[in-house]
Amino acid sequence: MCNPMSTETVKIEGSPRERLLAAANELFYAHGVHSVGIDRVIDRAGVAKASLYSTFGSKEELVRAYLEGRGHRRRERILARIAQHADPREKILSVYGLLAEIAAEPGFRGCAFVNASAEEPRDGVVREASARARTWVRELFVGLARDAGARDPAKLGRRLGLLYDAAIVSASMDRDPTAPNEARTMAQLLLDLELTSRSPGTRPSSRRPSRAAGASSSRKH
Amino acid sequence: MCNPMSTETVKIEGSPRERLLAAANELFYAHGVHSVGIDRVIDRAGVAKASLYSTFGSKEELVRAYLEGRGHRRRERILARIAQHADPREKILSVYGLLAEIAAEPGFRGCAFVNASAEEPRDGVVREASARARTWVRELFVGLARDAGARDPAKLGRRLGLLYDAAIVSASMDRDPTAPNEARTMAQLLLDLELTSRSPGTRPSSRRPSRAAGASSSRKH
DNA sequence: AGCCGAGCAGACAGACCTGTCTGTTTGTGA
DNA sequence: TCACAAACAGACAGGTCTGTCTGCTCGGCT
Repeated sequence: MCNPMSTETVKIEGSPRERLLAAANELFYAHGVHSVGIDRVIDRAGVAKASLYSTFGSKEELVRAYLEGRGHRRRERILARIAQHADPREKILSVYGLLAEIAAEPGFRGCAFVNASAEEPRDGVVREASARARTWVRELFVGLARDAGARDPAKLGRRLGLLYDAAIVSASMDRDPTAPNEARTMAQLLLDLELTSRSPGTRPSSRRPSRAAGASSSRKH
Repeated sequence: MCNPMSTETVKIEGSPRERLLAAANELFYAHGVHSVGIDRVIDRAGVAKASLYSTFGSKEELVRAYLEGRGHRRRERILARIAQHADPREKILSVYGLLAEIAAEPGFRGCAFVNASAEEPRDGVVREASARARTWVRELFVGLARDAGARDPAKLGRRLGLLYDAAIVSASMDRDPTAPNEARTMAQLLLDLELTSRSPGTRPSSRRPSRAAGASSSRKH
């Protein structure tokens, strides 16, 4: 509401640290970690260069903080979404619904971790942060698959993770925000196949599906 | 055979243009387009800087040539693979088999187009080349889906494309060369579901499945 | 023999990068 | 009012980037 200029040049506010993270999040995600120099970040943040280096110590550390912030916010968003559903199956599908919303947002440019990993060396803080973020997603799906009563939660969770990747990459590369919907339909097919134990008698497969499902894996970092 | 030093520092041979493309392919793919400077490319190619600029005119043009070479080689490789099978269904699945082989090769670092797009502005030669390459893959799958007798080839082809992306991204990000195998299994499920017209009486769904299938879409650029 | 173009080698310009350092301003608590 | 710490502003160093330009070498052709 009341956003005259569409190009996001809103004033960034808060402590220098917060402003730096906000500017980094905006610029690094939009243009890539490598293409954005320190000067541009501090200019956007309205912060002195010395403040950046006294706060983070190096650009690499700022990049790590940027990625961790991204991962954190994504986790929160996913958890909030699946919390809206009681059925584990619905929880799973709602994740792809969330992806569809995210892919339709202006400025969507794909997965920050995939993008950052593409321009950074094979090992380093970026790959570390990416590995953590991806492990969380996979374990979330595995936990939900287990809660849903999958016979092989690890396998189903992995496949759901593959569809998660596919949704984001295709939405970004093809500029097609409906890709996550297609992934969602495919996930539905997977669930229909894998959850044959879906009869009147709830068979939670040695694990109760009640209590905030996904919590089994979501309580990690 | 007879490869004493594993680190690929084989002499690059051919014309200056060929050497430049070989060096660019090696370095850009391994470290990212942005991280590799002109000096490193000409050093690896054993070429004078003037030769690069008289041949390609700019780094951007070299990047475009690098990506087009990648796309070309990938197309050839896929076509050669699916040519080994007669059944359209087998042709489709063989693509994921090929991806599994590619993902297991040393130096595999994911999709060159996804990687390059991550570090380049939203529009430009990189996105153009990527769009072309991705369109080709999608249309290949759509054509094969049609040849296989899918009721909705466009939909099935799109889903197979999603699995293609998922396979590469996951293999690269998780350093898991078995991801394409999982994608292949998922493709198999898709085909089983979508190709219900799979009874003794071959029902090619208004299109003959004989003659090099995939040719319908593979004859484009 | 002489010529000429392709390609090599490297200096150079101008811009940008990260990171350091020196001052100056500003806000707050004693 | 004074002191002090946080933050701002910006010069600077040392490096790297792309792209241009000047010589030099060498091989083939007339």
